[in-house]
Amino acid sequence: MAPRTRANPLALAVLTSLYEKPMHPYEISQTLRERGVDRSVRLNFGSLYSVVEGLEKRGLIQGGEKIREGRRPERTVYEITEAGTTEMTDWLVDLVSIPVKEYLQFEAGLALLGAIHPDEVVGLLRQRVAAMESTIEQDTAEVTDIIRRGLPRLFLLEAEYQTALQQAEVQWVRQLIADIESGRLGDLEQWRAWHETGQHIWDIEFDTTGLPGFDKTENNKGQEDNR
Amino acid sequence: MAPRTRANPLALAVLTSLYEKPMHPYEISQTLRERGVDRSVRLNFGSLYSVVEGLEKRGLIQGGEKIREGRRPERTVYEITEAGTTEMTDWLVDLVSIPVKEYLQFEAGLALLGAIHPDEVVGLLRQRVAAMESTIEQDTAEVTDIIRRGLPRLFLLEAEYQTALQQAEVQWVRQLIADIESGRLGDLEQWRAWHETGQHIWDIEFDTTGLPGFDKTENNKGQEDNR
DNA sequence: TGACAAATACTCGACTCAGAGTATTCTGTC
DNA sequence: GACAGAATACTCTGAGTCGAGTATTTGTCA
Repeated sequence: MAPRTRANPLALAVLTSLYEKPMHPYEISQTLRERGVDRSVRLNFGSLYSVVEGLEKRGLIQGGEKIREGRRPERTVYEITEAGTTEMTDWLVDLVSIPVKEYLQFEAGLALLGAIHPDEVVGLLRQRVAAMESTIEQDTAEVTDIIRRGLPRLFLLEAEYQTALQQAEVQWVRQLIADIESGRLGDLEQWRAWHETGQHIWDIEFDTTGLPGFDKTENNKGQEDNR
Repeated sequence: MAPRTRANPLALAVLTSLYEKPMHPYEISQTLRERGVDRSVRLNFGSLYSVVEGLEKRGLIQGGEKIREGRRPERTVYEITEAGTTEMTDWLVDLVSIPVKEYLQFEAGLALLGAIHPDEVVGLLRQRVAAMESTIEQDTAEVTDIIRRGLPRLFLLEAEYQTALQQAEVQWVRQLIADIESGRLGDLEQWRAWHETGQHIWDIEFDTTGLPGFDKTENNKGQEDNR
């Protein structure tokens, strides 16, 4: 019902909104949408209201007057506290300076790729590349348009960043496709055999037990993975 | 208590495990760890048991005998059903072929960057770059080591992918640092001014209302964002 | 002026996840 | 041979998330 930890970045977005001026939750949501923050931070009502509640419980924001206009539902206007301002800055500093491990859907797909028949894979990867390329094109078109209209680049950094990552992904996948087709990935035989005979490639090939860093450490440099 | 949707990739990992042979949940978790799948898929006990329960409820797996050895807690061995096999393949196909929007922590940080004083930002970005570079180095060292020991590259694709993305991020951040320092980002004045005077850069500069695609569409090409 | 869509402002309940806690058994070592 | 600690195999609780649902008001177009 409420974030005691720094799990949900929506809470941070709320803090930054209230840092500008006191607002009621719905107004916060509108502000975030107008500014396109919802492209980078998951925003939905259920979470918003519980996040706000949680922030209040932690003393980072304060609910003031409950105003009722006409017979609309009453609105509680919140303002940020000093503790809230501190927490906002600290959190933001950490977000920017400390990389955290993210669990991406595609990563999961890659890790489990063996369960698909190898002859299907290339086609699927091609589809992905095609989809991503059209997305990238649209996004960059939109961004240049918005910049032309005068929005400072500062507010489009996340879009730039996203595009950069997507381009890198496309390149990597293209390379992977090439490697599979040229046989440079190797092991296609065993992969196929596994699907046809039921022999487990894992058992045949290799055993990772005792490989330091292969099943424990890895990639937690930085902080404990948020959430 | 159970995933009716395709929210949690752990459920897919469970399906692929059971596709090889029937197992009880704890054994699944060990298998996944051995193979390093837990680097790409969030794995913890609470989730595992509810995910398994959910898969059974959906008829994708079947719990069989409850075995009790000695006086250890009893174990239920599950096997995958035909429906489960189908779902596994479909899901995996989608994961690989359809890109989905991911909400990254750093993206959130970038979107809210304005709330930090500009003079601090470069230092923070430098820290990030340093941390990432050491992670990348360690990871690639580990991967080459593992490959030398004979693990087929097929099972390290996610690691390669991760590294590729991290390198792209590092490059992008380096560029950003350069742009800020050379003044090419622009707007540093207003940014600073905002922090010192309390004037809202948003209100001064620009208004995004009515910009098509800036607050609604964007990046949902593909499917409804999982979860 | 009536009617229908969009905006306003939340509420609610069902689901989902995390991870500490529990109870037992094996393993190594001095 | 006895004791610590790792491994086995879960269970339980409560926090957190999602998004459809609700109820009013404002805009709009014929």
